[in-house]
Amino acid sequence: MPRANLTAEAVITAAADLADHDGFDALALSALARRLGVQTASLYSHVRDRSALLAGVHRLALGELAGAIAPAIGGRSGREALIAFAGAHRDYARRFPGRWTALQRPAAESTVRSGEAARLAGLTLAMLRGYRLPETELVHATRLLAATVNGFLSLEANGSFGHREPTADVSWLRALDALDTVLRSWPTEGKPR
Amino acid sequence: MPRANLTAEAVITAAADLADHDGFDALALSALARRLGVQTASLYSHVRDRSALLAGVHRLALGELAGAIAPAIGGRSGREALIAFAGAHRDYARRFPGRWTALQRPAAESTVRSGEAARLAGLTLAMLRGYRLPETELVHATRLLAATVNGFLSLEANGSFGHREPTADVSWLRALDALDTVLRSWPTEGKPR
DNA sequence: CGACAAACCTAACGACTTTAGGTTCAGGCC
DNA sequence: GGCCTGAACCTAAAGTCGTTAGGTTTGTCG
Repeated sequence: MPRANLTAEAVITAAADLADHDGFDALALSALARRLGVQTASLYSHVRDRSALLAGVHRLALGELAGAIAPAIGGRSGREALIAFAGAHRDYARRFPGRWTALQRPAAESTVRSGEAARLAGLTLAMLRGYRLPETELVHATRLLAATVNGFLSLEANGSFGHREPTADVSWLRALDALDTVLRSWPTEGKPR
Repeated sequence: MPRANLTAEAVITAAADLADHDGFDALALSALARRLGVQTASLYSHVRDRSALLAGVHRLALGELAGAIAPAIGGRSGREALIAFAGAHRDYARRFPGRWTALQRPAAESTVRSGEAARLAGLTLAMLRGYRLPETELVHATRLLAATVNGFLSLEANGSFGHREPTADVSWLRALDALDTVLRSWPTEGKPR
């Protein structure tokens, strides 16, 4: 077996692929080493420890997700942008379930301050701008949006919606309609009666 | 050391307490056995294996959550019931973070068909009835509700909202307002323009 | 050519899950 | 009381993981 000639990036990408293929819980250093044709201990040359590997996957996914969102919402605004934004999330969660699960875990401090995180936050704000919310309400709208999209996709990913009729697809459309409605008529002051 | 005289229920409850106290990831059979003053292998008399233990905690939490929701929404309807329903979720997630995390994992087949799951589903439907949605829309509303509440609490639990100003409390109120608005004006047919 | 750093290895430890088989204890029955 | 039976608990052992320590190979650059 020739040298694998790994780098930190290659290890993290392979870890993400493994998580997608065998499930996030199967993301073990030993399994990863096997797949890379290398001894487990050798991975420590590229990654500090297991938690750093998970953080790496988290950050990788963050960047990839931002990379998928950007072209999707480009040139659109309002409802169309919202649908594209959420759709990019859903596509990503389906195509990369392991990476998606990694995203659901608490982010490391370094990840929070990473460029990838900033980019995703920027894209979210860019999308929300179309709704012309008051500046002070942007945070709340962002949180509601994140909660709804992530919540829906997490429930869908772990089978909470079963495979019952009607399809989750219809519920997804309803959820996006609801978000659009809420964002368009966001309370501007005090509590509307 | 006298006999512990454990039962399956006692083991599962202790596991839930351990998860709340030390974090869900620290929920190991060995740690549980230590806490119970028993050898690890002895736990296998009460629990099939680790995954069954997690399933047990999941189901326990499901029942407890339903038990907290029922009195909260009793006698209320509409917006008030919604706030009580969601509030019970939030209280539970904060008081029992380990149990809450267990709830976020895929449910075992047996859990899906359990009475606890049915009870929680029933309470959710009971709460939603106050909004008098068309029968065929109930599923979609349930899913949106679950997505938003679970999504918000998961993000809050893993620190995604940071400890930044403004407080998540305000965002929580906004989210509930949004849900109430959406449920009150749920599209009854076709897509409203 | 020779040094140096990065990539990789073997060996070992401790923690964990799980199985197999043996021991203790309490309650019911003759 | 003596005994049987099942539940509760134990020891022992195998196998997987994560992690550290220290040694070996390999490519590159002066």
